[in-house]
Amino acid sequence: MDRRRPGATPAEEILDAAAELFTTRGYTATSTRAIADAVGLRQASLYTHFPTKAAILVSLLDTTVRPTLDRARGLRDGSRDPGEVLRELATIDVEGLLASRWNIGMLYVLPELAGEDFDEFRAARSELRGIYRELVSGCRPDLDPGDPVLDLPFRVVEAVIPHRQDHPGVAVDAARWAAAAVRVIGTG
Amino acid sequence: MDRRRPGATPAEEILDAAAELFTTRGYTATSTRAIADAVGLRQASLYTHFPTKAAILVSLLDTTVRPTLDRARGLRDGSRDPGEVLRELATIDVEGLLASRWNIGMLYVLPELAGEDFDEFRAARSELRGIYRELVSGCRPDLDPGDPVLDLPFRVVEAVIPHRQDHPGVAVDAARWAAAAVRVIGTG
DNA sequence: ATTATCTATAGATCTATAGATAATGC
DNA sequence: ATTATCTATAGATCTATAGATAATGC
Repeated sequence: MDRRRPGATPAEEILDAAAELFTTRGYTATSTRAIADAVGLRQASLYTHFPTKAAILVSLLDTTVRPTLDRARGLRDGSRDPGEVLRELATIDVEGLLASRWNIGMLYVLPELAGEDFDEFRAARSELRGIYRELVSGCRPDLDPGDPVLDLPFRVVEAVIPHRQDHPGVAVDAARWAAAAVRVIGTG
Repeated sequence: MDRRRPGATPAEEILDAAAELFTTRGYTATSTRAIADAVGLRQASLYTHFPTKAAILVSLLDTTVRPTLDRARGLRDGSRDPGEVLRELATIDVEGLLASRWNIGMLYVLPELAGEDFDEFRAARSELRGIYRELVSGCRPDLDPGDPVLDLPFRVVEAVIPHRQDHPGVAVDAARWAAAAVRVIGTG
């Protein structure tokens, strides 16, 4: 067994290979054979560890969005200054998007995620977006509930994904990026 | 011939169908058969109008990025206030991303664009990003050439793509979005 | 005995081409 | 005569399953 991938278990090796291939070539364009080759397994052997190809992507999405969502839920105590909480959430979120070896946030925008296999991920991401909106609303009570500005900090945070794509290897200061995500809402 | 798609010619009908399917399902996940079915043609008949499947996507990308890039080049006269030009470019760009029937900007982030069939598009988009950077540099001469803030207005402009994805049918004020894209760079 | 891996393959696609037929324009 | 469309198909995939074999743990 020559292990070609980081990971304590075969399942983790598969996830690492899939993360690279899905983010750089796309989901449908990556065959299960390509994943297996990258790990050093036969194509059929993937199915010992995951029931379907979609389950591999679901696992990647879940491990990426869950930690940030858990932190975001924990920040909603209401007693703190919403601007301060917003900045902290943005920093955590940017750090999460920069932490992984592969640019895992690229998975968020795969058109294939429209399928029902990925309902749970879409719901989690929508909840996270809702927490951002509430915090922005606390900073800018003058805004209508439908105002696009409510989504802007979330968008600026996630813009670190294409930024990382266009500038691979360039260090990003998460706190500065988060400051921009707060600044974008203006002062009313 | 029952035409099922808008467009003066079969090629335009094919582009309209491909735009819908590529943006909602993805490039590799959309078969040439699915495109043909949406148009009301047989699968093989697409090849009368386009030499390959990739050529359909290239055509869509080109018609989307070209008009904005041409406008951006025209704005670089140097005598005007860079903040004012930046705001104007951002407005034009946001309007362009909102104008098409389908959310065509979704095509920009398809992982399949890493392939060499799409070199020309990537170069055009990179040039547009460079024009944004120059304008931001004019507004914030204190920033280092590698500072991520230089890219932020471009990122905020393009964030209208996921926004439109998450809020289909909701009107966006291009001028207000552009104002946020300028605001995000701060005052130094 | 159980688990992970393998070989082999079913069955369903996929893109693109070959060549026939119908429609259009001189 | 030229063009657009069609039918048919080549050749190459793709995902997932069946069943054999090797490795591991009691």
